[in-house]
Parts: sequence; structure tokens; C-alpha cells
Amino acid sequence: MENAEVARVFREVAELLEVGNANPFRVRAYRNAARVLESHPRPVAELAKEGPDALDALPGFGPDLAAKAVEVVRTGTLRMLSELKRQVPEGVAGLMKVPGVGPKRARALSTALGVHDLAGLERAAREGRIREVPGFGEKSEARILRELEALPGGEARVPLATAAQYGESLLAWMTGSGAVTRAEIAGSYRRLRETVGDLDLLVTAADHGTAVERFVSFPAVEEVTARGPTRAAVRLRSGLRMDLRVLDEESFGAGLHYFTGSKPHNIAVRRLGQARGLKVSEYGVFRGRRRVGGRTEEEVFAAVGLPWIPPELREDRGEIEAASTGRLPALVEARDIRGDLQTHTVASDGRDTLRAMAEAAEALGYEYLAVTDHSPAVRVAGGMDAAGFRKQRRAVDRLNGRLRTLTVLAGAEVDIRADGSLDLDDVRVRAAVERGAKVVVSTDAHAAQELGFMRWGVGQARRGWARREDVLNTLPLDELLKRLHRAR
DNA sequence: GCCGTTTTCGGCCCGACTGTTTTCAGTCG
Repeated sequence: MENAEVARVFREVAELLEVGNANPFRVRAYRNAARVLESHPRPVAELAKEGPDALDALPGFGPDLAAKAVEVVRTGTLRMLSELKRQVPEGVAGLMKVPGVGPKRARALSTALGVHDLAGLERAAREGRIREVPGFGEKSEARILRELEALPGGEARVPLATAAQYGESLLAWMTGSGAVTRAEIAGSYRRLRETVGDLDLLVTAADHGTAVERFVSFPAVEEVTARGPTRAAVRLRSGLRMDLRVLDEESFGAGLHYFTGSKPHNIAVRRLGQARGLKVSEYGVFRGRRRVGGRTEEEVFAAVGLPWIPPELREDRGEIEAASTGRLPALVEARDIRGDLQTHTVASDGRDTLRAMAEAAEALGYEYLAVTDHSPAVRVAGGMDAAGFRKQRRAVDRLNGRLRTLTVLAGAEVDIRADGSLDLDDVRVRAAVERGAKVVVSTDAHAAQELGFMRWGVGQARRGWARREDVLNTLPLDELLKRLHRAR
């Protein structure tokens, strides 16, 4: 029983409770519990064995949720869930997949029209029956139809590195024009999540209208979906959505914090503010009507008694507690990296020669570069046999004699499974680091240019709370070699 | 359902937008 499975049961309970008109805070308790389990470094099954106290100690867990988690671990299911499924008409929760339809409207539609799935909802909309339901009108009916048509395509999240291509050209587009004085992309992009749903661009500008105008004329824009005096939204030809918000200088830090999220992190910060009689919003920190901060993120955090927290940690996974007790980790930085330990050359499926890779790595200021071409198992990647590796090793020795500051290490990428697939479901840096394991951040570069992917790897390490000392390739060469020999 | 340097009961983050209302509920981020 994995944590994710228990979390899924709790999420399903939350959904059914919500559509069943339960206390929204009770619903939130289940969602929160699911989120805590998903990001908890220890297996819930292990905690369950230790007894109820271990689970009760999890944030947001009380006796009830702890007992329910134990029940799911032991029986694979939850009696409460089966009970809820009997009470709530089948399929009603599924109606909430339509944007604009929440629990109340899903229930209203189900009760009034007897629809229990999206197909039934679409039929009712086409027959003009939705506008007859109290609280709905022609516009709601039209929107539901529109959203239903857009659903299957659904804007999927895109990989961070892909989003970065748009993000960086967007920033260049905005700042290069002189239309804005300051521009930053917030959201999960700034938290360096592996995937990004949309890009939230925040700017300050002398003239708001000019900034909005510049934004909607970004070359990759296909459709302008909203456009007001201080905000706009567009969809790019690739399907990626981008939002713009024009902020005042005095509230830029509050806006940046708010739109960087994550949502659970923001909620936790606001609760801290509330306890101090402060109101924290995207416009600033207020005591009554008086603004007490918001120009910078530091001001926002300081107002609630915290040091600045790096965006990569803002997931409400313990960073608030760590910050308040002065135990935030000094996170690894891209500049701490002294070498790349997994790369390829033309000897297998890389695109540059050993020498070109070495020179590019030296130009990046690295002390070492490990070339790790494929073993014979990976035939499609031109895997080398033992003789090939011996030959490459001699080439590495010759090259090291000529290089000035870089040392090339000879290695190999050996597949674990015959089909090459990963049998792990998750990037688990934090669990590794908490148990004292060291990690290595590498790019698997197959071309000189791809050595630049290092920053994405560092981002994932930071999201796992990795400090410099947790990452082996922040070590100077001699220490790295010592560690490797010791491990052997 | 959880939680407590105001509380063991009565709270629980905040604001914008939309559409349906005639002062506001529902939804979203």
C-alpha cells in the first residue's frame, strides 16, 4: 500500500463529501491529508505499524484521519467511502470536471435534470434544458457546452524545460521593448516544478496599457482570451496558456509571493498572518487598512515572522516550520556544480566527439566530466562492447594529458532493466537526502549544448531540499575521487 | 475534521469574476 493509494482514497472521499454538501472544512481536511501523505518521505504502511500516534503526529491528522489511514492500509479500502458511494448519485462528482461547475452546481444539475455523466450533461445543454434549472441561465448553458467541447483536448502540463523556452523569450520580448520596468514569471515555473500548467507573468510598468499591449502581441500568441487594464490572458499556438498581471511597485513582492504559490503554502502563510492580526493578500500585508509590507517578498515573509523561503520549497511540506525555527537548508546552487557525471559521445548515441564534449565542459568551468556511453544492451543507442570501452579509455587518457583544467572520467551507462524503462514512480530526492544518501546531478547530455540542462537537475535537487553537501558533484575532484573510492 | 501565546468550541486564507440576482452564491486561482 503506497502513500499515493491512501491519498487517492482520501481525495475520493473529499470529492464525494463535497458534492454531498458536507462542511467545506471537513472536505479540506481530507484533501490536506491526501497532500501530506503524497509528499511524506516515509511509507504510510510503516507509520501504521508503529501505531496510531505516528500517523496522528502528521500535520492535519487527528485521531479520526489516523484511524482511517490505518484502515486503508490494512483493508485496502474504507468503509466510509463505500457508504458515501451509496449515498451520492453515481457520476455526479464527475460533472465537476467541467470548469465552472463546482459541487453545488453539479448537485443542482444532477437533481434537476437527472444527468449523471458528461454525455448526459451535453445532451441536456443542447436541448436547452440547463437554462431552466434555478440559478442557471443561457450564458451558463452556453459556457457548459463550450467547456465540454474543450475538455478532451484539455491543456496538459508541459515539461519545465519546454515552458522555459517560451518563458525566456517572453521575458526578453517584454523587457527588451522598454514597455515594462520589471518582469518575472511566477507560478510553478518559478518553483521549478517538473511540469508547468501555464505561465504567470508579473510586471511593473510606467504605463499599464502599453505593457498589456506588448504582452498580447507576443509573436507566438494564437488567441487573446482576456484583456483588461491590468491583466490579460492568451493562448499560444502550442496550447500553452499565459497570464499577465501588471502590479504597482509597492505590491510587487506580495504579488510575486502570491502568484508563485503554491496554494497550500500561501494558505499557511496567511494563517500565520492572521494569528498576528495581519491580512496577507496579493496586494500586500495589512494591519487594518494600513500597509505594513509587500514591496518585496522579504517584507511579506518578515511580516509573518519568517526569513525568505526559496520558491522551490514553497509546497507546504514543512518549509514554514523549518523557516520559523531557523532550520531552512542552504540549498545547492547551480554554481556549486563542478562537473557532469553522465554524458554521451558519438561513441554511442551522442552527437559530439569526446574532445568537443571535454572542451565545452572546460568552457563551463567544470573540473571534471564523466563520459558514460551506453553498454551493448542498448543496441538502438549504438551501445559499445568491452573493446570499445577500452579504446575510449585510452582516448580519455590521451585527452587528459592535453586538457588544462578539466579531468575526464571514463564511465558507462548500464541499463538496469532489459526494456530500459524506469520501475520507480517518483524524482524521491528528499527521502534520499533525509536518510543521508548522496545524490549526483547530471544531464545525460548527448550534445555539447545539452550540458546546459544542469540547471533543471539542480532545480529538482533543490525541490528535494538538497544542500550542497548532499550533492556529490559539488565536491572538488580529489574529494570526489576519495568518496568514490570509499564507496567502492 | 482539525486545532488552540486570545479559544477544548467556534473558528478555519483572500480576492476577483461571472451570472444570476436585486444583494449575493458559486467558482476559481
